[in-house]
Amino acid sequence: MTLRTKPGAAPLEDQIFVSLLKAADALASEVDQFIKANGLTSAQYNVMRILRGAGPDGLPCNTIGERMISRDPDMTRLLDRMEKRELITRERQTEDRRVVKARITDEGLKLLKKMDAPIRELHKSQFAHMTSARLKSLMDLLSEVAAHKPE
Amino acid sequence: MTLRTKPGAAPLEDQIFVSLLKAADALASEVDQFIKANGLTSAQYNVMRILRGAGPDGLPCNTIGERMISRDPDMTRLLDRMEKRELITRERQTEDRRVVKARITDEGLKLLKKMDAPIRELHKSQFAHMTSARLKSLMDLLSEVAAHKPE
DNA sequence: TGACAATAGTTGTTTACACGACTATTATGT
DNA sequence: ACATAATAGTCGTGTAAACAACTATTGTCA
Repeated sequence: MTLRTKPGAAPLEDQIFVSLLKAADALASEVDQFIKANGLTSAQYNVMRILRGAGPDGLPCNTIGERMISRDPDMTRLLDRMEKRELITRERQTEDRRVVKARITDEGLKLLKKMDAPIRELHKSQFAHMTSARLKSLMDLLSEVAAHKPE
Repeated sequence: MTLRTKPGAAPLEDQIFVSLLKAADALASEVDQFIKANGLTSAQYNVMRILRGAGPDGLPCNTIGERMISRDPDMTRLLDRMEKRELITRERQTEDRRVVKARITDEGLKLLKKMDAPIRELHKSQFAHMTSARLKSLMDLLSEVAAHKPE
């Protein structure tokens, strides 16, 4: 009887799955703390960064969803809350009246800008114990993981 | 003026952060689908695996929390729902009457066992496009990431 | 040994998530 | 041109998440 792995030892794929999720959760939790301290949820912060990246033209709701880290199944009310706080504006298009485009407000931009440096510093500190070569390697492997498409 | 990175290009740490979270989300979503099809949430599934690993002695609630992939801030009601469905039992200890130990039931074990093989196959398929050497490398780097402790 | 701190869980309450059904508008195919 | 499908977003509803305040029990040390 030949075994590739010790009986009882989890297969490498399982270990990676768990480690990846735990690492993501640990890193995200730290950032969340900071984001929450600024009165945002991570989903809201994510949307604002996407809208800033999109520029003054704004983006349709579903495109925002596609670009988010973890897709929100209820974009409408996520944007509702952000609009109420004047972080974004929404406007139904005239060319295609099905589409509603969202844009970030000046107030939203200001809040984002305030958070930029601390977030960058936090990310740097999270990986400060790793060499640059190891980080490049990790980035490379994560891209390879992402190449897997479900279905 | 010397720049380490192109202006406008996100620092490597930021890219890794986003890639790690996106990868984790994509992988977890696939598994979640299967877990939900079996009537569980991923938190419930996670708790059940932890309790199976703990054996017949069970575990105190807070220890379960520590071992979870993403710590649930409301263990009591998570376990409430699982107890109601007879996936686990709970019993207050007599030595230390503050402690409530949870154990997995036979029904819970049966459900877990039914899911074992499909989950393992799913994980294998998620990483099937990567060589074993690359996977080892990834596991190694993820352990290194986890070495960072906040605060 | 008695006050105070620490630990383990529970509960109240507000808010957000998640699933699906629904409306409106535009594209398609015969 | 018209029925049908596809797309974009909204809304109703039950459930769960999140945060804090609370009870009960045990540990600490002055």
